[in-house]
Amino acid sequence: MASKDRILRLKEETRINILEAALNIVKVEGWQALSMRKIADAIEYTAPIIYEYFSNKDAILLELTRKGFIILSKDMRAAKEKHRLPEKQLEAMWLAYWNFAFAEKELYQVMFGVDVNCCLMCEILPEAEEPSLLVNDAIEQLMAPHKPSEDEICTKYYTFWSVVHGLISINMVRRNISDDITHEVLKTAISGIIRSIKE
Amino acid sequence: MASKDRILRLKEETRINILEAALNIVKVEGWQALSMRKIADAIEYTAPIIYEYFSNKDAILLELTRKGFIILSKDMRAAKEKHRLPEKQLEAMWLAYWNFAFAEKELYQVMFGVDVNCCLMCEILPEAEEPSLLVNDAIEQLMAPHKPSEDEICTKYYTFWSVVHGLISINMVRRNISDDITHEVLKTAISGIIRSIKE
DNA sequence: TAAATTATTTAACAGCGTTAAGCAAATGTA
DNA sequence: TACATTTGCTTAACGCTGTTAAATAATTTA
Repeated sequence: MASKDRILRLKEETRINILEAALNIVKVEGWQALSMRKIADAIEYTAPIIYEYFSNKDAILLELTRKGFIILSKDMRAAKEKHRLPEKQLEAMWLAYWNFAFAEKELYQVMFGVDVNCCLMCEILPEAEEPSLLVNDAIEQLMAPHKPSEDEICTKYYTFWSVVHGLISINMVRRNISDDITHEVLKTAISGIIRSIKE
Repeated sequence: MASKDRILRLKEETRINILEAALNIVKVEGWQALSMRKIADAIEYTAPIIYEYFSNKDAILLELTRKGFIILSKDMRAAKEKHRLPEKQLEAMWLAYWNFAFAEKELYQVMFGVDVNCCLMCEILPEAEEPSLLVNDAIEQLMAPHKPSEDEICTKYYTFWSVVHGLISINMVRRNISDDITHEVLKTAISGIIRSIKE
């Protein structure tokens, strides 16, 4: 019977609908607002139906994560193929990575556990400023011979912060990287930035 | 009446107890497991009492965030004061930052929105490997003259990833940084790493 | 001692993820 | 065609969440 096929196709379709609905809710209302009942509403079913397609909510997130990696891979592959020199390839690939993160912000968030707890941080927290002040002061001293602008100092500060924070959060989410390697990365990255400031 | 003072002191004490209980739960069971009722249990009250001290759950997280920044600031200040040369100060401060992140892992997580969605990622996701393969291939080519070891390539890869991911997540959590600066940081950081690989 | 205030709890609401039971429509079998 | 079985889907429920309002217990004030 060909109806078997048609039914299978319909099933596959609602599976896709579930994923699309989920991503859509997240795009409009954020990850916090995603619920099984809302997904069900969007696909015009009731919540328990979803469990016929995904064993639980995490399985939906995992599937979206997979979807994200597929897109990211494609983008980076395309970027790579546009160049022959490895240095150009690297630059193009990381730019593609960057662009993906903001073009598919929600996917990137679930892929790498970046949680935008904005409402929390937007409150006034004067204490949050001191670390940056401390560092900026040292950077300013270091760059003094170059007579740096405010922007240049700021730039160096974010470079430092990105390296360190990036390394930390990668370490926290992916526990399988050896401590030796991460520590070496940290040290060489920091001294690298310092060197780049001095010259 | 001195009893006024005593009561005020007691009130301050339970306020602290709430924060300590919250942090304790998080340390033992993770952020996901933190609930008002659990905090109440720990301080031997019922949940609504907490609302006399904090307007809602987010306010508790905000207070822990503040606490985190105070500790971080103290650590970085101490690190800075141990050196006179700004380059040494910078290195010491960022190491202090790094140490804080892992010594007070839970505080760091709430401060910077790093969510350890471990159970999700631990699943098998073969698609998650391709981006790293693409990049590693280019790094290997670039380093070919140096005859690099597997570890050296890996190290360079994590350096790239940290810079880019760090910059992205900082941008997502703190929306107030100008695009010009972040983009410049990205470009200079990438070319800096590429340069460091080549030499 | 009685009234007023304060401290604390119980009960409830609306929402969450998830599961089990029930119903209704479609399908297979005689 | 009539009955039995399977399928698709919903309703109801459990235990949890943050949060608020009402009720009660304890304490202070008059």
